[in-house]
Amino acid sequence: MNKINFFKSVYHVVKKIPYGRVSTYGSIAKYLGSPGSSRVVGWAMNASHGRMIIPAHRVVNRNGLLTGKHHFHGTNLMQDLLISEGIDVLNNQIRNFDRIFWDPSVHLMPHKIN
DNA sequence: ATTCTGACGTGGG
DNA sequence: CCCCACGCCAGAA
Repeated sequence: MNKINFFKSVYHVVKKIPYGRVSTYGSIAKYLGSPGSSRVVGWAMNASHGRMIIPAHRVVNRNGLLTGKHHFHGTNLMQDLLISEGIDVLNNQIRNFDRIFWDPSVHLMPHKIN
């Protein structure tokens, strides 16, 4: 996959994260065939700010920690969005993370990247 | 063109 | 267990 498609592919995957579930930077990067590009996934979220319809709040780090909350408008906007979807969040940490974790490599077919 | 900096994750020491 | 280095890609200076 070339670089132009990477951001696009990230958005493609993030848009498929179901309501009430969350995924991680690393699992998305891995799914896209670039296991080391987790940072770039975060960068893509940052770039999606505002104009795009991307559920960026459903992407957290591999420990279920809301590392990206600082990039949302309200101090607790990211957390509030997650809570409004029925997710338990305490102190920027998602509880029962393994239960609501949504892995694209498992729930999405690995073909057709774009 | 070059350098630096991230919403990360892994591996080595 | 803690700390450090590095890969990854885009965008700003």
